[in-house]
Amino acid sequence: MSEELEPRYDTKEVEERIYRLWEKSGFFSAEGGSASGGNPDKRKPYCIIMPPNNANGLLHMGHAVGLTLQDILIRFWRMRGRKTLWLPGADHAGFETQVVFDKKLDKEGRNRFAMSREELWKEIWDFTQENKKKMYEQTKKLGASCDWSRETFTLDPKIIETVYETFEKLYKDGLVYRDLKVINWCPKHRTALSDLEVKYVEREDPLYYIKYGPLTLATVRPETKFGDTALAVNPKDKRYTKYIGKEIEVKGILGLLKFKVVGDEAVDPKFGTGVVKVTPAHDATDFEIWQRHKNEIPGLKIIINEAGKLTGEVGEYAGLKVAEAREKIAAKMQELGILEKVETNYKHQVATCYKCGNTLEPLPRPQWFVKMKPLAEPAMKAVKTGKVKIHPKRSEKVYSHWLKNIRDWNISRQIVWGIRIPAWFCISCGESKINAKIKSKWFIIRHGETDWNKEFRMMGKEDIPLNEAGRKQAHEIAKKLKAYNIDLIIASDLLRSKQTAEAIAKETGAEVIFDKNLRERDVGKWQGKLRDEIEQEHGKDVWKMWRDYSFDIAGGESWAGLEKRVWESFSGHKSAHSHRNIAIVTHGGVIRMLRKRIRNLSPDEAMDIRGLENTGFIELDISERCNKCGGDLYEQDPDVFDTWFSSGQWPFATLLKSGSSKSKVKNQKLKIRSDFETFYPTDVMETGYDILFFWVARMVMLGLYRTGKVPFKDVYLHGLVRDKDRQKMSKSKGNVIDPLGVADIYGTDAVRMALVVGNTAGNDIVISEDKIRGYRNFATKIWNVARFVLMAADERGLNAEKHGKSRRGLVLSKEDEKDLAQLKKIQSQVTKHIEKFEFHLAGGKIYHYVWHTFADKIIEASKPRLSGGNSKDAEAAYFKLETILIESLKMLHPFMPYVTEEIFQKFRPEKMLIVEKW
RNA sequence: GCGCGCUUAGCUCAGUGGUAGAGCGACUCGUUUACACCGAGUAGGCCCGGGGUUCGAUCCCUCGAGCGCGCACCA
Repeated sequence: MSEELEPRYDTKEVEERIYRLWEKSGFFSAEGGSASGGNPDKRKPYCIIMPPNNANGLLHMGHAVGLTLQDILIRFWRMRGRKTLWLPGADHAGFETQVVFDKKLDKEGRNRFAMSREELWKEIWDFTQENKKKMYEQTKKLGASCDWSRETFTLDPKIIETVYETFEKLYKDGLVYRDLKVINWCPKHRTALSDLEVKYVEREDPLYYIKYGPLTLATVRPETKFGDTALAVNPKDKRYTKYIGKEIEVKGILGLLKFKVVGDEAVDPKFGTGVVKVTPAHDATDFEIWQRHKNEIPGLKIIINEAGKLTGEVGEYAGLKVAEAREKIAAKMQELGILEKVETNYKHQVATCYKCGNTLEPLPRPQWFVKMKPLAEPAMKAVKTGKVKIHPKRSEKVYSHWLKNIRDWNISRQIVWGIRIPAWFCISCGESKINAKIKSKWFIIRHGETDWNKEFRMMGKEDIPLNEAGRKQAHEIAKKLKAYNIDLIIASDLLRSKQTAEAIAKETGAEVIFDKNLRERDVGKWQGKLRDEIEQEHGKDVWKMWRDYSFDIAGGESWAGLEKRVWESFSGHKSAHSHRNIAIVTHGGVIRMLRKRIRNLSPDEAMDIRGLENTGFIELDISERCNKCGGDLYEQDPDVFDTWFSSGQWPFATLLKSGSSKSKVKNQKLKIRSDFETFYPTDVMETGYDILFFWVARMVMLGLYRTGKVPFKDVYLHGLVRDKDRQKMSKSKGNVIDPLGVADIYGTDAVRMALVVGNTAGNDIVISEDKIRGYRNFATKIWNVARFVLMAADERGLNAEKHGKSRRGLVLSKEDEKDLAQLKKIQSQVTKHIEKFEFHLAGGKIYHYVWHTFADKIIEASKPRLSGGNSKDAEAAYFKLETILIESLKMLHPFMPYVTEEIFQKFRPEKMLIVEKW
C-alpha cells in the first residue's frame, strides 16, 4: 500500500464519487443491511420523516441545518445497527407556492385571476416538479443519506387519498364543520387565512369619535359605518343601561338610520366611550355580538368586497378602497357635524397578511373549520406525559400554552394550488356530502365567438359560423375537456354550437348528437339586429324589458318559454345518459335558463352573465341522490385545504400506504410488514421552531386522532439561521449564504460541521464564512493526520490487508493504554451526547479531541518512536495511531461523512464506513 | 395584557453548584518532510444589576433593567 494522498483534500471530486458509491451500495434504504449484518428484518427500526421542503424554491441555510442534523441522527443509528429509514419528500406548499408563483406571473405581466383553474394548475405543477428536482439534487450534495426509493410528494395520489379519509372521519365525528364566520381575508391574495397566518403589527391610526344620535363612540374604522346594524354597550355600564333594548335615531352619512342598542359583555366600558357600533359583516367580535343577539338585531350587511373595496349601499363611496374611503368619510362626517373629535396617534395592533403585509379585511364567508379543542386535549397530554418530548424542553411550555388557547381552524383556502376539498354541495338544496362518489361529470359549455358576438348583433337561431377567435376558443376548451374522458357531446344544432362541439369531438373522440331543443332563445324579429338598432327603435329601457322573464319578443320566445323547452330536453338527456361524462354545447341564454332551474335561482338572478363568456362553462357532478331533496346534481367546493392540514398528516400519510417493497399485490395482504407497522411512531421530528404550531402541534393532534399513537417520540427544534451580525438572512439584505455555494468552496463536511458546533436546540444559529473556513481547515487537518498515519504504515511496510491486524503480540506502553482508554471515554461521551440530542457538544468534543489531543499530542509523541530503532515499539505506536484514527473517523462520520469515508477506504478498501459498527 | 427566552473574552456563541471555554479576530515567535487551510505561546472576562438559598453561585430562587420572540377579538 503506497497510495499517495495529496496534501490537500479535493472536496468536489471526493463528494461526487462517494455519494454515488453510497447510493450504489443500497445502504441508504431501510432494507440496506447494516453493520450488525444478519437478518435485516430483525433489526430495531429507527425512522425520521424528512420535513417535506417547499417545492417552490431552492434550499437555504435553514434547510441545510435540518438536513445535517437529521443525517447525523440517521448515520449514527445506522452505524449502531438499527434498521434506519429516512424518508425524503417535498411539499406542494399551497399558499406559499401560490404566492411565489403569483410573483412570477406578475413579472411576466400575467395574473392568475385571468387564468382557468386547469391552466394555472398545470403551470404550477410543472413549476414545482422542476423545483423539486433541483431541491433533491441539492439534498444529495449535502450528503443526505435518505431512502430515495420512498421519496414522496404531498400531491401523490396515496397522500391525497389519506388526507381525504381523515377529512371524512373528522366530518363524521363532528370535528369538521362548515360555517359562515367572519374570517381573515387577504384582499391581495384573495383568500382566507388561518389565525396563525395573521401577523399583527403595531400601527398608529386616528381614532374617530363619532356621534350616533345621543351616543358617541370611538372607532378606527369609520368606513365600516355603512355596515352597522346595531350599537352595543356593556350591560353593567351604568351610563348606558337606559339605552339597552331601545332604538335610537342616528344621523348617518346617507341619511337617518335607526339602531337598536344591545348589552353585551364583549364591550369594554373603559375603551373609548364604552359604546361600540356593531358591524357584524366586517368585524369578528361584532359578528359574535350579532350571534348572541340574533333575534334583536339585523344580521350581515356586507359593504366591503373581496378586493377590499367598498360596495353595496355605500353611496358615492362605492368602488373606493378602504383607506381612501376612510379619509373621505371622515371629512364628510366633519361636514355633517357628527364627528366629535379625532384622537391622533392612537396605537393599536392591526391584522396583516404574513406574506404580503397588507391589512387583512375581516369578511364573512362559509368555510370548513376543524374543531380544535377535542384534538388539542390528547396532544397536550402526549407532551405532558412524555410520550412526545420536545427539545429544547422550554418549547413544551410554549406548545402547551398555544394548545390551551386554541381556536377552531379554518382549513379552506380560495386558491387553486392545493388539495381540493372533497366536499360536494347538492346544487338544489345546498346539502354537503364528503367524498361523494361521482358517477359522471357534465359540462354545459357556451359556443365559441362569432363575428355577430363581436358586433353585439342578435343571433337567435341564425346560423353564424365561429370566427377565428371562436375556433381557437373551441380548440382550447376541447383540450381542457380531454382530461375528463368525455363520452358524449350533446349540442345545439346551430352552426356556432355545432362547430364548437365538433372541435371537442375531434380532441376527445366522443360521440356527438345534436338536439334542436338546445337552440338559443328565438328572438323573432330582432334576429340579425344590432344592439344599437334595437335601442333606437324601442328606447333605452328596452333592455329592462328584454330581461323580463315573461316578455315575449314578437315572433320569438319568452325566457319562460325557453326555460321550459331546454329544461325538458336537459331532463330527458339526464335520465338517458346520467352515467356518462357529457359535454353539452349550447348558447348563453340556454345556459342561463338551465342554471336557473338547477340552482333554483330567481328570474333576476338567472340573468347574471358571469362565467358565460364564449366557451365559458358550468361544471356539474352527478352523484347519488341527495338525502335531503333527492337531487343528483352536485358541485364540488372550489376551495383547497390549508397545506398544513395535509402536511399535518405527513408522518402517517407517508407510511400508511407504502409497503416495504415494490411488490404490492392487490387484494392480498402484504407479506412484508408495511412501513407503517414497522416505523410508526417514528423516532424523531427535526424542524425549525418557527413551525411548532403550524406543523408540529398539528402533526401530534392529527397523528393521535388518526392512528391513536403519537407520530414521533422526540421533536428537535433548530433555530433560525442568522449571519455573523445576528441579522436574519434575507435576499433583500443581501446577506444570504447559499449552502451549496459555500459547500462548493469549502466542502460539504465543513458546512455541516459549522452548522452544528456551537448551536443549541431552539436557539438561533449564527453562521459565517469564517466559521465554515475554520472547519474546512479541520477537514484538512484530518486529511493530513491520515496522510501521516498512512506514511507511517508505508514505512512499516504495511499494505492494506495488514491494516487493522490484532494487537496480539504488540507491547503497548503505559502511555498507549492511557491514550486508548481516553479514546474509549471520548467515544462514550460522544455517543451519549448524540443520544441526548446534544450535537454541538458531540461535534465540539470530537473536534477538540482529534485536533488538540490526537494530532497535537499523541501523534507528536509518537514521532520519535516510529522513527526510532525499536521496531516492536514502533509497531505498537503505529497500532495505536491507526486505532485512534479509525475510531475517530467513525465518530466523525455522521458529522463529516465525505472526508471520513474517503480516508476510511484507504485503510479498509473492502468495507464502508457508513455501516461500520459504532 | 399574558407567556417564553436571552444578557459570559473585541465579535458570534458554548458551558458548569467549587471564581470559566470554543470559533473567528488581535499580538509574539517558528521555512520541525502529516498539515502555514500549520505549530508553540500571549493578551483579553466584577459570567447585566440588587437581594436570597448555600460552606460556596456565573449556574438555583426572587426582584429589576435592557434586548428578542410568541400568543391575545380591546372597537
